[in-house]
Amino acid sequence: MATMPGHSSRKVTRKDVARYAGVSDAVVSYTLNGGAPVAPATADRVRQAVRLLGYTPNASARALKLGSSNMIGVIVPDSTNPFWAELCRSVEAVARDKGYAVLVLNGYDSNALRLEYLQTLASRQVDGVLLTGEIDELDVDRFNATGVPWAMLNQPTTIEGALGVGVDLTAGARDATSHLIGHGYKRIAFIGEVTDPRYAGWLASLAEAGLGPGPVFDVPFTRAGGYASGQALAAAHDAVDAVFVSSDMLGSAVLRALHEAELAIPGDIAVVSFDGSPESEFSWPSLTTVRQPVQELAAKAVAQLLHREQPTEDEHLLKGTLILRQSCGCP
Amino acid sequence: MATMPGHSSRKVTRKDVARYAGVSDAVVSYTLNGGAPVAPATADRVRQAVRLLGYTPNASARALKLGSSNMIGVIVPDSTNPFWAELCRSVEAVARDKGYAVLVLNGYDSNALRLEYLQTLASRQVDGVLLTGEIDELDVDRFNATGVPWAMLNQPTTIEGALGVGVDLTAGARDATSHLIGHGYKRIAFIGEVTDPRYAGWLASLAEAGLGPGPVFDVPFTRAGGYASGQALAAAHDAVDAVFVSSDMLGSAVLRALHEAELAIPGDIAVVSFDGSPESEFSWPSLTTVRQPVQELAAKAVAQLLHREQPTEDEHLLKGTLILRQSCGCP
DNA sequence: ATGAAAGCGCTAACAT
DNA sequence: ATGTTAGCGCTTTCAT
Repeated sequence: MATMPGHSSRKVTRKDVARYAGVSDAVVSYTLNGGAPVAPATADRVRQAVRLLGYTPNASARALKLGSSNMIGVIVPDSTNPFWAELCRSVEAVARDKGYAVLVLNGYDSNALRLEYLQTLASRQVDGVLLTGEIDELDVDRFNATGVPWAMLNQPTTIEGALGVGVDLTAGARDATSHLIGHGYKRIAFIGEVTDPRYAGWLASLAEAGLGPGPVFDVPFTRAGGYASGQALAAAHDAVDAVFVSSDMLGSAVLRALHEAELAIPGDIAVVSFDGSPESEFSWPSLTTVRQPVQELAAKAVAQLLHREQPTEDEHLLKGTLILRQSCGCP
Repeated sequence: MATMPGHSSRKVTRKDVARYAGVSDAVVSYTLNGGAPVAPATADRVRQAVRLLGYTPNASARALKLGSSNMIGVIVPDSTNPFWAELCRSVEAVARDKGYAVLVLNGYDSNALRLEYLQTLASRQVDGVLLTGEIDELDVDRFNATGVPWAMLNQPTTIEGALGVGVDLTAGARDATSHLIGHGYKRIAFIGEVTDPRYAGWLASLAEAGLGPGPVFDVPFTRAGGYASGQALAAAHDAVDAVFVSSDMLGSAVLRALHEAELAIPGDIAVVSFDGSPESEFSWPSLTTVRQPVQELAAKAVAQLLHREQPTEDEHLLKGTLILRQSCGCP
């Protein structure tokens, strides 16, 4: 018989189950959580009652008693960005596997919002919060003041007293740029944020090869930014034969701008980008890109967050892997 | 002074605040939640104490007492899909605005998972769950059995006893296809799932114009599916001058396959797609697409979910809007 | 192996 | 305007 949606007949509590099974409240707990030995026959009766009554434990009560909600929070700049979206989904999967639910909040790169959300999450008794973006010592203190355990999700822990994992963006960018150099390109541009570690990697690779830096297009991580930089790049294409782009999202917009300018890729300008998102595989041409180990990032961050263990040197700095596709000139 | 991350000095409770401010527990509640009049001076003292002690209300306790967690759940097939990602973010924004937090779960189109997650969410005392995908009468009963209020997030409520909003996919597909017909194309293919309402819309538009249906490529909503169908389409391009694609994600992979086959877009094959995602704006060429009113969808779904009000006829079926760009042949 | 009971932090009805 | 208190549903110590 179909009742109205959401019209529960009344909450079934553990006490109802106990009464129905003819045992005390405690035994129900023991049966369900294994806190103490229970006679098989009794346990069966309890489980029977649970099923018949449609009992669902009240997580709020449990959280209140235990001081732990079995939830974690994740604050990302924008869960719509393919990279963050994938990271969030991975965190959700890892967390759910451990019995945790995930609260995702969009922080839009605002420090104030980030702190505000951290408070909210604190009040919701989350067992920890994963944070993204740049932080300084001041932030560390502020975050700690909330009393919630936290860790950085995409940043290695360079700062004293902060946990976190991250991908070695500098090394990734260096590898990608070096690959371009291996193809024989000599005038290699950069697209991305110059404050980002990838900029340093690009620069380092060039220096290693004794090449001077190509033009730099300092743009935010948005599609519009990518498109604009792509247009600028197209305008400057006489002085450029390849480009390192700091993300796939940027990269596909760059591709669009280059096509529009009727430039051949990789013929006129070769491209490598960063992230290894699904989008990069099906762009035209497919993007050679540095794949971030999203799963591993999520798994390690969650583990660190939940177990509060300081990672060893090589545990907190993961490596990206270069995926060779067409945009760089590989066959 | 920087304490260890997550090392709270001990939980400050409402009682601490009360003692510090020299009032009773109740007055703290009154001040914070406005449950009763409080003398201005007293209120100030309380707020002072809250600040000094760094007090954060315990949401678990509140949820237990009130029977409401101020959280909602959202179950989507895949939060990584740009459309769902945007929808989730919108839901998050709308919900947060009303003081609700959002738990996002990936259901991967599995009915079993969906039900399992609904249970989990029920036990977490969420105030409602937004669901996606196809449902039948049986599902309605099963969902209702969980006792959680729920509503469909992207599906109009055709089924008795179910709430929900949705976009008129059929009308959207019809509009898009008709636009193609307006351009003079006569052999228009379909890419997507034939069980999807968009298929009916495509068919209807063709019928209206007295045109026979072009080739149909029945593929799931994945990039790989889009790419494969694009290749098949390219192989059949002599018999086709345009195509309706059921999503942008599919659409950009189709574009890639067509480019690879050295077909001109829209010259050889014109394309319209569906969703209006950011990706569609920066593809090459930019995609003419039916923009789904994501914000509105999220806002209405949340409102319905929280207020349990049956929507009026035109409130539960929203309209998409055709965005004219280059892939259809518009200048 | 099972039961009784305290108490997690909060709200609200009731008393003052 | 403010204080007292019961109880939300659960876990767990301590008895039995």
